[in-house]
Amino acid sequence: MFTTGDRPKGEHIKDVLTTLVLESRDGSLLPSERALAERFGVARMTVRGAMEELRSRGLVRRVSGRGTFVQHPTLTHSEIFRSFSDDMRNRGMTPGSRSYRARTRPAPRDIAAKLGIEPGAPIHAIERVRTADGIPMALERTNLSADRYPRLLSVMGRDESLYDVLARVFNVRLESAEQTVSIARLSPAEAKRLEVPEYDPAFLIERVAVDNMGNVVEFGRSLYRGDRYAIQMHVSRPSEA
Amino acid sequence: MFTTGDRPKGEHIKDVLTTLVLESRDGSLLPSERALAERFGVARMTVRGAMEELRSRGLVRRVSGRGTFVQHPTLTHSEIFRSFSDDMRNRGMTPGSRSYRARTRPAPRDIAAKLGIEPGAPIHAIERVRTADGIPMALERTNLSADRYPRLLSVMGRDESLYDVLARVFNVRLESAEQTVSIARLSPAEAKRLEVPEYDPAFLIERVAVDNMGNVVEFGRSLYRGDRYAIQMHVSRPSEA
DNA sequence: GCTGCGATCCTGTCTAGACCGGTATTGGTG
DNA sequence: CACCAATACCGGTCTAGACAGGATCGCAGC
Repeated sequence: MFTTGDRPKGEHIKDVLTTLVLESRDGSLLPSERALAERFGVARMTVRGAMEELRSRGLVRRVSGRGTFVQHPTLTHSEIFRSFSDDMRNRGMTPGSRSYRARTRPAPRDIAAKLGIEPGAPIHAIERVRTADGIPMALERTNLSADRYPRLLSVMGRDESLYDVLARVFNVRLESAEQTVSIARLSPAEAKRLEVPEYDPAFLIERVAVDNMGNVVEFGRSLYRGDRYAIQMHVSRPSEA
Repeated sequence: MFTTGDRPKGEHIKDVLTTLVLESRDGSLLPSERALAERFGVARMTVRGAMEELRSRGLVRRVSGRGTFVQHPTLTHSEIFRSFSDDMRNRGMTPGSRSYRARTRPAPRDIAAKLGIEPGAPIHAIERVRTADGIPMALERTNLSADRYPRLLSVMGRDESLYDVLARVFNVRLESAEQTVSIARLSPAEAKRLEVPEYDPAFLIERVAVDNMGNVVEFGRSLYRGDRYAIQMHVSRPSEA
């Protein structure tokens, strides 16, 4: 038996099952709840909790009377929420950055409103051209409160994932995000940095990310090349009500 | 005490709590699990199940040691999954249809593959220009197996919601969908029907909808005007792993 | 007035059972 | 051999407890 650490048993089981599911063929049958409970030496309800989590993530399909089946999503669950790096790696491309520009400055009115801080309060503004396999994919612009995350700019490397730094240094756990996706035409300056013709269409993605305490962590406004990027999403259980 | 019917208690509690949450102010504190369990006369685990469901839907935020708080989403959960009609009404516009065109024909190879049927098997192909407040918003194209949904075209009115008809007549309950959103430029014919300049950018939304038995119900390929439409989404709990 | 500690309430996690209604298999009967 | 009924197994739901650990607040002691 390998280490369980002192993490909750359910978490451990969830990890093991997730690995199992990802390594199984699509549509294959998982062991029954009772069998898993016995094998892990836990109550059936504990296994159920882990299973329900997998179901809500769309990894498995449960059929009463028959069993639980592996359900490989063709597209992954709300991929766009992840960090750019994870997103690209997941698509089989190598992520990178170029033309990094970061500074701390007073918040304009609109950004202050989104972040829930006073206009004029200091914010970190980070701007990067993100690349996939060396070719520009997105122009990423993000803003965070400098009071809440002091010295962020000095601890974050230019190729590093913002979310990784927030988690590691500031112990911030993102809980949810509100995103609006619209189509914008690239200004000459933007088009040049993304290496596409002027006024080409692009995805304009505005995002407000919130941590588990309900604080607004980040307000970002990114442009993704329309010719290279597609948003993929998996949606489950529409409108129960 | 009002009717509980013979539905599962958890379901009933979920409904009551959902109503309560929607009627509460954002950020307000819900009764504790123990209090609710006592009030409903059920075990605490039953209340927990309902609460977890609300949490996974992003309706509440749970803080260990403090309680459960109402969390009103600014934007609704994966709005785009809904029917066009519901989506537009939710945005405060009046939905409509024009230039309805529906026929039954043999499935081309690509559509047959998406629907999981044999190439050449009969499919219903429905094409509508959808309007919001009388102005074209989207060119909706959808395909369904005609063997699985016989006489669909004769029972569906031209302004009716496809999902409503599927639910009412064929008892189909949609469970999930895979969507891909990319940017396309409108062909002269498409642009004309949407009343925008030729080669204007639009959202190309490809969707495969699946029912609770795992059957593919619908494969759609719709174009939404880039100048009038924005996709709004709420994403919860990113990458636990 | 302020500090610190304990009581209390909260969610998080877990247990070891129970019964229900579907689903599939199998063995016996006609 | 065909069919049907018994049976074993599945997930769905639920119970009535338990303990841990975070958050909060009041009160005793300084």
